[in-house]
Amino acid sequence: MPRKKSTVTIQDVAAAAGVSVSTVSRVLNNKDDVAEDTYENIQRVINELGYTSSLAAKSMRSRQTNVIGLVVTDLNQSFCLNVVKGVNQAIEQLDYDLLVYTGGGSGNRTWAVRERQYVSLLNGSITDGIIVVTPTAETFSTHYPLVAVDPHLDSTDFPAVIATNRIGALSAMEHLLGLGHRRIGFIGGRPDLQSAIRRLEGYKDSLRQANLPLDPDLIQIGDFTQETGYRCAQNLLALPEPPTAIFAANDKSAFGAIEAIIDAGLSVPGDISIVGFDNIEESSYIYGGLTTVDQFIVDMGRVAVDMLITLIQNKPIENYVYRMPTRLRVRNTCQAFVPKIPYTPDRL
Amino acid sequence: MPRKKSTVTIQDVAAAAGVSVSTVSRVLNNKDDVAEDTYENIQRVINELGYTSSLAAKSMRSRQTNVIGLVVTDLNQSFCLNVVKGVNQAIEQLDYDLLVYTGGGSGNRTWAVRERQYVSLLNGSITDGIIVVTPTAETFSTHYPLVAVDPHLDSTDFPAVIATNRIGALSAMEHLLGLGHRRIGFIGGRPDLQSAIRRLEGYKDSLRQANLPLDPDLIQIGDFTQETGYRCAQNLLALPEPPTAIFAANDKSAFGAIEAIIDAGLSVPGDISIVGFDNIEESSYIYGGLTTVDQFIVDMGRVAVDMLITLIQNKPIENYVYRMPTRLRVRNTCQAFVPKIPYTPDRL
DNA sequence: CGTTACTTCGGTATCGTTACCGGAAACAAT
DNA sequence: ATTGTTTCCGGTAACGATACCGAAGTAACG
Repeated sequence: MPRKKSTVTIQDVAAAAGVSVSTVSRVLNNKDDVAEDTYENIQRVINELGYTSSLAAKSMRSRQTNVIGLVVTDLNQSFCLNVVKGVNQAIEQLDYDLLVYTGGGSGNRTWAVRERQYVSLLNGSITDGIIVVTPTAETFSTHYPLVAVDPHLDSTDFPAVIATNRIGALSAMEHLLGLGHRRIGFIGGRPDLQSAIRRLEGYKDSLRQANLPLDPDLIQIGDFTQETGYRCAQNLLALPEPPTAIFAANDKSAFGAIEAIIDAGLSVPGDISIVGFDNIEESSYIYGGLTTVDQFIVDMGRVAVDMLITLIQNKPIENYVYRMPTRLRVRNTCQAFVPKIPYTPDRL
Repeated sequence: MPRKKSTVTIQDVAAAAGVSVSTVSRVLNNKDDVAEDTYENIQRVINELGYTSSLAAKSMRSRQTNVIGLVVTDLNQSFCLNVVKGVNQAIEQLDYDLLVYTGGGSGNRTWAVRERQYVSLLNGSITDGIIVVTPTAETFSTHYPLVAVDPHLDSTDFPAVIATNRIGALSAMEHLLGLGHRRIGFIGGRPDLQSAIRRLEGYKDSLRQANLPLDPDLIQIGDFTQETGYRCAQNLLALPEPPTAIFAANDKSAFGAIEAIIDAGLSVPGDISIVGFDNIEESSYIYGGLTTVDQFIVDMGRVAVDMLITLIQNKPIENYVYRMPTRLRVRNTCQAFVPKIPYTPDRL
C-alpha cells in the first residue's frame, strides 16, 4: 500500500530557484558563502513551496539536529510529568527542539527492553543527546550524550540529576518529631526505585537518631500511587496503636492517606499529621495545602538540560552527579501532638 | 567538533554474521524468505552486538516507521496533558510507538509557524501519521495522515475530534438554573479558541432560552489559567450586584474562582455555586469535588488514535469529525439558591 | 599582464537502510 | 538430461540531506 509521497524536497527547491542543491543546503544552514540576492531568492522559493527539511535525512548525514530527546516511562506519573515540564521550560530558551519518547505502561515488552530500544532509536538517529527519566536499564553505551534523572541505581556510569532523598526525608521527620510526634508511620514507594529506598533510609535514620524504636508495622510499602497510599494508610489506622503522624514518601501517596483518614471519620491534621514528598502542583492547594518536602522536580529537568547541552558541546562538566537540594514546605497538614489519655486495654 | 560515532550499523551485523546487508534487513523486517538457521544466527549476532536500527535511515527509505507523532502546544495546559495521556493509553495497545513534539511557550518564533514546522518535521521523516492538539494553523497539507484534536477552526479540512462544547455549556447552565440561580457569572477562555467561543455561546443561548437578561458585566474573559480565573472572579465579586453562581469555562479557571471566593471571605457553595468544564483529574477531589462538565479528554486522545490508525491503513473513515459527548458531573460546589433579603441602596 | 586571493557556487560521495532485481543452488517433473 | 519451480540470498539503486573538493568569476596586488 504505497503512500502518496508528495513532500517537497530540497531538489524541488533547487530546481525552482535555478540553483544547485548544495546552494540551497547552504542557505538552510546559514552558511555565509552565498551571495545576498541568491540567498533571498532561495528563501523566497522555500517559503513559496512551504519546504521544510526532512529531519531523518538531515540527521542521517550531519549528526547535528538541534533536537534533544527525552525518554520517559510514564507521563501519568506526576514526577515524570514535572520533569518534562522543566525540560520544556529550559528548552524554550535554547535553539533546540524537544522530542519526548514515551512508551506508556507495560506492553508485551518489558520497560527495560523498551527503554534501551528507545535510547538507541533516538540516538544516532535523530537527537543530539538524550535525557532519561527514571531509567531501569543497568548500562547505557556512553558513546553519546546522555543524562539520567533520578536513576534507579546509584551508579555514576553516566551523568545524573538526583534529589537528596535521604536528607529530604530527614527534614520531614525532623519536622514531625519537633511537633512532638513519637509514633510516626511511613508509606513507602516501589522498592526497586533508588529514591524510595533512600527516603525509607532517611525515615529509619531519623528514628535511630531520636532513639525511637523502629516498629516494622509502621512501615507500609506501596507503589507511589494514590490508591496504594489509601490502602497503606488504612493498614496503619487498623493497627492496635495507630500512628499520630504519617510520612508519605510522595505526595500522591499522601493524598491517598488523607482520603483514608477522612473516610475513617478522622481529620487531618486534627487527629493525624501528614507530610508528603515531591511538592507537586496540586499539593499547594489540596486539602488546604499539604506539608511536603520540595524536591524541585521542575528544576531537576532544567538542570538536566544544562548538563546535556554541556555534554553535547563537549565542554567539561563540573558535577558528574548533580544532587538537587530539598526543602521542607510547611503548610497545613501537620499539628503539634497533644498526648491523650493513655490507652487502656479494657476501658470501662 | 566531531562526535564519536560508534553506533553499530547493519553493515557491522552483516559482516559479523557473514551475510549481506540485504539478508540482515530481511531478518529485521521479518520477511519470510530467510532460512531458519541463518535467521537465528543473525538474530544472535544482533543481540550480541546490541544493534538497533536507525530510525532516521529506516524512515527515509521505507516510509513505514510504526511511530506516530503528537504535536502539542503546551504540556502545562491540563487539556493537552490529558489528551497526551489518552493517546498514550491507546498507543500501548498497538504496535506503534509515540513521539511527542512540544514547542513549549512562545519563543522567538510564533506557535503557528512552529506548529507547521513540527508537522513537516515529523511527517515525511519519522512518523506514519500525526495528531495535532489545539492547532492554530489554518491549513495543513493533507497529503499525510493527520488528526486534529480540538482545532481552532470549525473547518472540516482534516479529520478532527471535537467536544460538544456548546451542549456541555448548556447542561452546566441548566444545572445552575435548575437550582434556582438567576444571576450567573461566566469566566471564559481565550477568544481565539473555538472551544472557548462555543462554551460562551452555550452560556448565552441558555440565558436566552430561560428568558434571562444578558448582562455583559457578568462575562469575564480570561485565558484558561488559574490566575486569570482568580482575577475574573474578583471582578465578578466586585460588581454592585454580584452573581450567585459562576460557570467557569474550564476547571483551572474554576479553581482560581474558588480561591478568590474563599479569599474574599465567602464560601463555596454556601455563598456562590461553581461549575467548571473539563473534569480534569484534580477536580474529583479538590475543594471536596468540583461540579463540572466532563468532556472525556482522555477519550478524545483515544479516539484520535483510532482515527489516525484508520487513516494510516487507508481504510475508509466513517466520521470525519468525531464529536465527543459531554456529561455533567455533579459534585459539591453547587447549592440551591435561597433568595435573601432584597438589596436596598441605603440600609439602616 | 600575470599571479594570488577571495567569493560564490556546482558536482560528487556519503550517511544507514530497504526495495527491487536477478542469480545460484536445490528439487521436482517431464 | 533438460526444463521449470522454489528457496534463499547478494548486488545495486535509491531515499533526502550535508560535507567536501574544486572550479569558475572577480578583485587586488606587484
